Amino acid sequence: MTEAPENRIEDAILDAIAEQRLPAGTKLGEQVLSELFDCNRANVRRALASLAGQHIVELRPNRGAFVVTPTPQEARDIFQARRAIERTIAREAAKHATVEDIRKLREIIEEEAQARATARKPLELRLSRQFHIQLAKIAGNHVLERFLAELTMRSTLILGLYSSGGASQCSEDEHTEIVNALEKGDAEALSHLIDEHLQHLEADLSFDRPKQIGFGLAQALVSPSY
Amino acid sequence: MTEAPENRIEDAILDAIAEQRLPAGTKLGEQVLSELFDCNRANVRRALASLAGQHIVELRPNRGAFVVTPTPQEARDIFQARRAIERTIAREAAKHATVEDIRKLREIIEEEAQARATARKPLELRLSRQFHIQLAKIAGNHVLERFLAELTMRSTLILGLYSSGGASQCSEDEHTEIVNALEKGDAEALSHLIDEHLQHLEADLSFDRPKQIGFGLAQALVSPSY
DNA sequence: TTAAGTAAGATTGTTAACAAAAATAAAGAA
DNA sequence: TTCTTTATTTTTGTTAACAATCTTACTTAA
Repeated sequence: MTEAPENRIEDAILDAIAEQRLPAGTKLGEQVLSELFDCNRANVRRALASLAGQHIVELRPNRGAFVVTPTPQEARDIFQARRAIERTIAREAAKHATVEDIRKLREIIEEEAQARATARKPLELRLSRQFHIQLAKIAGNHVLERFLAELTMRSTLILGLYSSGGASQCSEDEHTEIVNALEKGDAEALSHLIDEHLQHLEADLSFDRPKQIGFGLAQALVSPSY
Repeated sequence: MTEAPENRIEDAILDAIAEQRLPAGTKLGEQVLSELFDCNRANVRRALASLAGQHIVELRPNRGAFVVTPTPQEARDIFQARRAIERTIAREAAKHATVEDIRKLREIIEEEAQARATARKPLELRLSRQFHIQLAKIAGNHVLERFLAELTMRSTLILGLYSSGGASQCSEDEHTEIVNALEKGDAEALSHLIDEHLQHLEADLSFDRPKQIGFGLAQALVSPSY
């Protein structure tokens, strides 16, 4: 069975945001999307309504749908929410992690390192996000996993707007420390490491000058940059 | 300016769920809703898609939209998520609470007591939920507030399905204790009280025999029970 | 040159008709 | 009766045409 068109659209938009092919503020025109995904406007509108319900997309009446552009205040709220959620994810992951889970996390870190070494920033970002999502899957709480999926998606948009670029190597090293703590099963240390990791990510932001603000093309939706 | 029809529909459905007029599993037929809110089906579908994005409604292809029925596992995930989120809300609320905030919370508790005294369970439930939402507003984090709004909504459905009925008086007393700790500005005590309060709520559930499962009428949407 | 106003084009919003699928009711066989 | 099959009805899904709104380009006047 092939996937429903509105889900294909939704997933494609989410994937594109996760890899920074779709920057904050990009207009998501109905006709463009319906042609791109070969379906009618009704399905496009359904996908956009669902994304609006998840605060990934903003619907402006009579104007259309746009990728959200988080404000500095929203960025603070999002990182505070991530710390609340990921501390609990950390403690739960420590309870449930298997050797296979650990192996998979290290694999993601390895790919991250390679992406960074070859200067493939979008891939690196997707993998960094994947690392956090994977921890949530290990924790086994579907609700927290979904919340984190949304928050990391919006974090990617925030990084695109406000990142001052520094924290990349740092982030990777911290991921390694996190897996080590997980392997030891030290829930409290793990929780603390994750919390600090997120504080470091947030500290890397600078709200002086927003960088890329949405340009028009949704072509990025179908052509990955690597 | 009058509100857009899809928002009217969405809010009406959420209100009805918050007061247990719409139980888990209720079918939300498109024609019924479009007649009830005097709008076309397109608006109904948009509202339902948005609610589906918030996991309040489940869309089954070719079947229609239904109020979600949380499983016992989902109930556990939801309460764990609430504890993660509301602990942080508690600490933030302790930082920002004004005397006016305290007054308003006590007002809600008072109304709760009256609703309980006069055996108006749906109103009592709505107010109990309102208490937690109000704390989130005081904390001032819009993201956490929205997550909590969703979680308390689903908690109401869970109580409808699995509540063993006992925790009502207990819950009210704990709300009082919580406001007292907030007034003192004791963030850690407050966080701990909230955590215990949620554990008590969860402990009141019994997963033996689900009670009300969705019957058909969406008439409940427009006629409050008090 | 700049600004305001106007007209043309493009995009979103609304509506209705039709197609497809599922639920229901009815009829027949074991 | 009970189960299956078939026909009917209801509901969801799709499509296209039209209306309303916004955007853009152009013209005109200060």
